[in-house]
Amino acid sequence: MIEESSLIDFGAEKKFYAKEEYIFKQNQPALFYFQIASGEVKMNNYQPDGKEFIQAIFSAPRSFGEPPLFADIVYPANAMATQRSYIWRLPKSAFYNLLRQEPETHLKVSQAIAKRLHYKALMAAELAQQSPENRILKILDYLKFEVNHIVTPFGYKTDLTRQNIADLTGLRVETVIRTLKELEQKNEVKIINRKVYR
Amino acid sequence: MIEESSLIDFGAEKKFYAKEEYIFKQNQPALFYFQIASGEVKMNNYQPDGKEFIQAIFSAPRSFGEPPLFADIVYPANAMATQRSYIWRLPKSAFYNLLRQEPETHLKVSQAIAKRLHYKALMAAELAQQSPENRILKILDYLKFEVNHIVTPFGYKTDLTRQNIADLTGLRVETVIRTLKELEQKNEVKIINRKVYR
DNA sequence: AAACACTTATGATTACAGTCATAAATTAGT
DNA sequence: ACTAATTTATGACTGTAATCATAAGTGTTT
Repeated sequence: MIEESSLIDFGAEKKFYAKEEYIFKQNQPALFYFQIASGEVKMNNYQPDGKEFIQAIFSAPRSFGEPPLFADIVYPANAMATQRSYIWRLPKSAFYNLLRQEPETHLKVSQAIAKRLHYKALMAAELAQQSPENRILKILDYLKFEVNHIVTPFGYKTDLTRQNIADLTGLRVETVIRTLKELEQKNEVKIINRKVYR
Repeated sequence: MIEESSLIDFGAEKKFYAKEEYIFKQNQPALFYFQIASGEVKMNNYQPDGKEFIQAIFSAPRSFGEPPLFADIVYPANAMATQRSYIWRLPKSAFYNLLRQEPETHLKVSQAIAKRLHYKALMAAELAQQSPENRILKILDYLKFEVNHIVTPFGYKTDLTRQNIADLTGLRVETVIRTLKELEQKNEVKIINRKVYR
């Protein structure tokens, strides 16, 4: 996450995206550094059968889509605003200038990518194994501890829908609904009028 | 990947690891930057049921295990030498000095992490969906195109065993064996005396 | 207030990867 | 050269998540 003052100094513009509007699409090369000023962004893929896979959901002040700025690769997923959002957009060349002139900022960017990679590695291990219970708990725990920094039991109320959880874990809605009920039986989550607490 | 001259300048040592020797273990904090001089390293997790999941397999001159050097996180997986290997080991503080004094090297490191994240995102989308065929082809194509830069049809002969593929994709050996045969029927791979070509 | 869309829910059935058992072929170790 | 270990292979059976069908509850829009 880069300071707004730096973003402004190097010529970033704050651009508005309507709900459901694409910020970039899979397989495109990167032209900008993006950082959320307000709103929410999801990165996703669509499988051959049309099923959605959500890579991640980001909110302010997080950046996203950096990898193709560094390496000669294309976006591995789409990015779409899930709500009306304002997003800082800094052209690639200006981004490079910024990194060169502000080594500490470069470190922060590296840090952000490192965290993302860490999350992906954790999730990959969970996705590879079969158990729906573990997949779902991993996502909830990640959001609880790593993103929201909550430690009290059942202190985290998720705003993900069952369908969201399904799309994040690669499961089906029905399976998520059923597994959440089993997890409630096992006292791993609480469900209070349809809201999931972890 | 950092130049050996830089590594030496900043006090790295080239350490020997025997086959099967651990370089670091899951949940440990990072103390060193690692870069393979020779040999091969795999990063893996063990599931609750003892099943192995291979996060990645690296060979010279690649670096690995950088994320916890940048962010306040622990290793998400174990790293183990799969063969007798020599590995450059640079203490964290020296690594930071190097990044500060050689911005171009910092960029290269960012690039390496970016590529890894890209691969993880691609694989996550495949792992989340069910089809064994796609999981296997994704791994093979990644190794063919991204790692070995081969473009000719069936020009890539993998040295992964069926078990390796199973551990990389989260499938079972039997499923990999059967799926590979189906893929051969569909002319997606060739199998010439047990070796898989893609 | 009505209409519509979305989310949660449940039951029945199916498909398919996992599991288990066993063995042949190949490679590595002494 | 012989033994042991690993890798590849196949068949039979099982378990479980996906699929399909249907509906109730909740929220949003006009």
